[in-house]
Amino acid sequence: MPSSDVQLKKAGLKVTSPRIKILDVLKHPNNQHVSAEDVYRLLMELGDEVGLATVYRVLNQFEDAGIITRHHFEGGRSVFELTTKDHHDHLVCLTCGRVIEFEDPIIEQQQLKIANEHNLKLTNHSLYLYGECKEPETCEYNSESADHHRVGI
Amino acid sequence: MPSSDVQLKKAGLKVTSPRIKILDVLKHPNNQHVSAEDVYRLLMELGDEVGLATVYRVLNQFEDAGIITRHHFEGGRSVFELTTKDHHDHLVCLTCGRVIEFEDPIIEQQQLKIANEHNLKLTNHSLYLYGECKEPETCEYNSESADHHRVGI
DNA sequence: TTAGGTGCAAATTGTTTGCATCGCC
DNA sequence: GGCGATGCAAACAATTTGCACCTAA
Repeated sequence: MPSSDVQLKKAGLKVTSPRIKILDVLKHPNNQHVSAEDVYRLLMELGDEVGLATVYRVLNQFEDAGIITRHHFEGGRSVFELTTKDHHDHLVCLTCGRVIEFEDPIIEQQQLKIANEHNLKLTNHSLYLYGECKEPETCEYNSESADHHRVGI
Repeated sequence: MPSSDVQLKKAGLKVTSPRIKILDVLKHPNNQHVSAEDVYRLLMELGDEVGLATVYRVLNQFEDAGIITRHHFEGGRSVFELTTKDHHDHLVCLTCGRVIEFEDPIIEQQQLKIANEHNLKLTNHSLYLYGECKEPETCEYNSESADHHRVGI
């Protein structure tokens, strides 16, 4: 992963303290699917004073630059994650809020086929699977660390 | 399709004038993917005075009763359609806003398989494909009737 | 008659914007 | 020094809610 400085410059964005802080928050493994409010809250907890408006602005800029990807899970607000090389979709546990990423070539292939059949060029897509843990023991609901992965639903 | 009266009673909802009007709007073939504001606007155009708050309330009740299904296309607001017996997904043309419904058993099957592999019971899912018309001629962008199918994106 | 439904206006929530100030290059 | 970035507060858009009034059962 390139340093945040380099990444920002490459995106044509001036290297500023709020941008570095926000990017570093997004890079933390515990913060893979966070909303703008989440980012703001996490910064506050770190003692970093960044305006909420700046968080929204920077997230939009990062999205435009392709650094992060926006998702619309159920529940209205936008959720962001670092853009990965390979496309993946999401499985969300409605019990514990855990988000699992997966890739499925067969589904991807069918999507292209369907778009083709309707004479459309596929530009992007969103696939979210919502489920419940079959075995409560394996559910992160009671886990300490679960909070950090949770999506507000 | 049962009469709106019967449908409402079956859902445990008192049969009132706003509810009948809203349900009838939703049943019109031109209004398959409409937002709350769309429903409100369509009612105004028909000369039926129904409060916007009531439209939102009734749409939520219909969703709870399973009469309609809510979708979150890109762009924030919720879009509703009558619940159909068979599940289907959506292909949205970003050029003309047209919404195409499709069913794909292979994709459905893969989804179950994936949820299973992660030990989750699949409760529901959402799949939206976004594309652009390959041939402008077949695109409804310039079509008169297109308005009625359009989704605000 | 009465529990539930409606309309209006005000409150919420998530997000964007105007503007004066501030900080990289 | 200048132009872009930031913070704050105000503006917005979509949706929900409190409350007095109305209406179907």
